[in-house]
Amino acid sequence: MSGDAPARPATAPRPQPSRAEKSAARRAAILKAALDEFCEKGFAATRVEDVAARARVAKGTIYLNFKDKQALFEELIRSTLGAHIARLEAVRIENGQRMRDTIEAIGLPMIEAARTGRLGELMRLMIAESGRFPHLAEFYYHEVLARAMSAIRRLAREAVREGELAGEQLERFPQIIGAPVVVTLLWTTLFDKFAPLDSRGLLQAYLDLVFRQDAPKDKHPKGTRSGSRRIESRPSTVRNS
Amino acid sequence: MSGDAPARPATAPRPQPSRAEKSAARRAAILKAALDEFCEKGFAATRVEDVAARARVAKGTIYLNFKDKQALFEELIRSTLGAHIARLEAVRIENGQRMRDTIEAIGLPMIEAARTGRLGELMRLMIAESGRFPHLAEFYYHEVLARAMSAIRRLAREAVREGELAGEQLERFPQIIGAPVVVTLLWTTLFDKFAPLDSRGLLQAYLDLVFRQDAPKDKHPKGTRSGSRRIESRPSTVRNS
Amino acid sequence: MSGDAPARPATAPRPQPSRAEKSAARRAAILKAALDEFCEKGFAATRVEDVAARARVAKGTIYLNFKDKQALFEELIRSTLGAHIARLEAVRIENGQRMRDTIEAIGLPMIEAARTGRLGELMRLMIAESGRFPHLAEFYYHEVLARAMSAIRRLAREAVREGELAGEQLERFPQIIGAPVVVTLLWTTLFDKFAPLDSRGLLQAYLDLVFRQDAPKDKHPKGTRSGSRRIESRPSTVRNS
Amino acid sequence: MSGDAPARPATAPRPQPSRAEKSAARRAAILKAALDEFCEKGFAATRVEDVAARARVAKGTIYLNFKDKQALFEELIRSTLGAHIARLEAVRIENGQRMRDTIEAIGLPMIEAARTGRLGELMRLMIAESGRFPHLAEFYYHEVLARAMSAIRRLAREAVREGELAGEQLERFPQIIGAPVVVTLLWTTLFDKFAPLDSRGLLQAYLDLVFRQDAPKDKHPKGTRSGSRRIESRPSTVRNS
DNA sequence: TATGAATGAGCGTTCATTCAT
DNA sequence: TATGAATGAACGCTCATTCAT
Repeated sequence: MSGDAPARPATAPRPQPSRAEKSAARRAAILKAALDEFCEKGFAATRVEDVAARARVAKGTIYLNFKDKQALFEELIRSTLGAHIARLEAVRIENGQRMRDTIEAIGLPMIEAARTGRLGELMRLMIAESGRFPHLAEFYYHEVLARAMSAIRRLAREAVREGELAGEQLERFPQIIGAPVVVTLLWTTLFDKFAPLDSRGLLQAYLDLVFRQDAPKDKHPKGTRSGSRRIESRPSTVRNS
Repeated sequence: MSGDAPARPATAPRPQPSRAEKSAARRAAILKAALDEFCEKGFAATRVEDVAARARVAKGTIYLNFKDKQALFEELIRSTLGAHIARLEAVRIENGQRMRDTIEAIGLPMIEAARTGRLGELMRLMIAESGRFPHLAEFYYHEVLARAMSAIRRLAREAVREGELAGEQLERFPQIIGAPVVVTLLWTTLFDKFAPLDSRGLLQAYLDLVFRQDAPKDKHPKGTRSGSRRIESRPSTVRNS
Repeated sequence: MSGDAPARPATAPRPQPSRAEKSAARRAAILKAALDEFCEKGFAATRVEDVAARARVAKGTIYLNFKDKQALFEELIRSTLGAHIARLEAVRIENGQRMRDTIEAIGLPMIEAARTGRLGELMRLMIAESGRFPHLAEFYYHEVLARAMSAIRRLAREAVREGELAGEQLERFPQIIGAPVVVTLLWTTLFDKFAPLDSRGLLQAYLDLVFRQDAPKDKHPKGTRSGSRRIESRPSTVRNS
Repeated sequence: MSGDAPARPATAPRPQPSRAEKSAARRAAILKAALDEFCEKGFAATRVEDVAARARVAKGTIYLNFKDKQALFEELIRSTLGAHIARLEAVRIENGQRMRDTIEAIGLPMIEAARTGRLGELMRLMIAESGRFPHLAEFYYHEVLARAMSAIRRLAREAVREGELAGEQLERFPQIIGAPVVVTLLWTTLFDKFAPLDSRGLLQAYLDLVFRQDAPKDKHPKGTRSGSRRIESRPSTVRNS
């Protein structure tokens, strides 16, 4: 509102955060705290007061940034999903790259995000609360799923033409590609404490099954491709900025 | 309500349900109502009063049968899962039946149960609330998943030996078998209104991919196996009592 | 709900109030408490919890009887006004009774009600809150004022014909009749502690002024009618059942 | 808003308001905004933030001028009443002027002020909030009512002596003189939308009734005095500076 | 045993007031 | 001096649970 900061020497390492910066930091802290709380307890069982305490702000401060608890929740989902979408969209597919590698390049970071971040719990949250927030499901469908499905369809068509795939199953049911990631995410979140899962291994194994060459064309001689290979070892064909 | 008790012929075999029977019926009605309500709204957002109304009993009656709301919820999950487990355990595998057919014989009814019954929503409920009820997740893991996983492992080992499967992926990651059902259940519940999914078709396509014969050994001549084939047409090899 | 009480000996002096009776008593207690609290503090400054405490019930009990604070307030106004309207409507005007006596017969009890009851404060409440509850003002206008105005008009027309009144002022502005009562009610409520007002005296004096006979017909020889005469001394011409 | 300060001739006297002037203007703006807001919503329902917005100042600025919301309210009443009192006291009564004309000369502007200004709403405010601010009622009584009552008494005594009034009613109950104005003000504020009231007509009719000559002494020949005569047409006998 | 009126702890939200800028 | 973001006490309302009938 009071506009751009008045002539500040560019060299000085900003001794104090400006008011706007502190406000933005507060907002971010609230969203972060809300993510934690909502993930742990779900929408209804989360107390706004707890979010505030976790964000180290007063209860009222939340209402300066969000209309109400529901708006906080939806904004949270939107911004967090937005970050993931941005990451996905930054994945660049090299010309001639095999579909398997593309899927791997997308799936492995997601699996990683489930362990290190909150992707798995975010998914749980969507599943849990979409009944009460139907337009979140709609938002998710249009912003994420529909796009992902059509991208997979395109890849699958190409893969069939190139001989990487034999049948049209993936073109008809692109959901099949998402299945192992979904299952991995959920397992990680819900059952890892009882039976830890080698998520990357699962994804590799799955891809080995699905992209098994029907008629080996020997472009890439690799016989029995093991699930233990790491994507990090082949970063050249995929760029995730 | 329990009203009139007219002249009852002593000979007639139980013209009225006994007190114990009526009590059991009430309890069942409460559980049924609770299933509906919890599935629709989740644990926190479900009001005990609504469960009571749906079960056509007074609010207090619920507390005669269950210690509190949480006990009702857990008992509900336990009993409903129990029913599903019982159904699964009744599936008998014929000697020499192919793994693919067995999986189909289990998966298709589950898909069906998601459409006609509450299986999909029960799954959503588990996913949604397991954060708040960790020992439900534990119960589910031990009673359902662990058993299912080891059964799948056994089947997979056999299938490898029989030549139906080429690699050990399914033995190492039996979760892969569950993935299409999970994805189907979730999609049906969350996104069917935006993009209806042919669940059976998806399952068939998925199995076609995973169980595709690498080098057709022609043990079972079956040409192009289409996803539209119905399991009902081959009930002889599987019995679900 | 559980219907009529089962055969109770008519002679027994009802040892215990029935559930319905207790419920009705509670509701009445809440309305009474609400009247007191709202009169003392106005709508906004009244705490539901204080109403509950004053009525000796729990906070939640209020919401069993009234949808929310506003409904309680409106119901309160309605029922209290209703009682006053009923009292007014029970005033019977004898044939041939003079207008002055009729007005006196209506005004004096209202003045009395302001001292012993809550009529003055109710009026204050209406004035104070009708901005926020416009349909209360509408209700009051239609249920009370419009009827009163037309009744006064009728009386005034008659009084002119009978020679009790000389001009048509009261027919054109029946509000003039209400003025002294309104002023008395307000003064009593607001300023009596600084300068006590002889309300009855004021009404009498006012009527002496307005109904002064222009051309004395000597029906009732009363020269200078003093304001100190009490209505109680002439109850025969007016019946207030 | 007070924006641009273009080339201004140095000779112009007071090119910019001094700091003290700006401060006083701010204070006045706040009081004006507070009057509007409090009149519209009452004390409790008025938000300090709304007052600030209406006065075009920041919320904090209000607290630089007034200790708290209550101080703002009381100061508002005091200053607004003060203005009205000053106006009333400026009314000069000509020697020999009839009481009726004096009352008219005071009453008509008040009625006017209710329509064009905030007098009616101010009155409603006093009535509404005097319960919570008892010393406002006291202030009002001492500063306004007591003085007005004694002035009326004096006029009435004189009028009796002069033969304009026959009885002592107005001397004993000067409130009777205020009644039509009070009733008019309230009716205008509360019920005008249902039944518009000719306030001036009412006042004239009222005075016609009260000051009707019992035995026309023909000092001032005025035949049928109509309520439609305007005070503006006889400004000579009254001066309201 | 079944009922549902009554309870009161608990939560979402508002808003008067403060204070760092 | 003026600002408005931040605070946190306060209040309306809900609903799980109890208990008199």
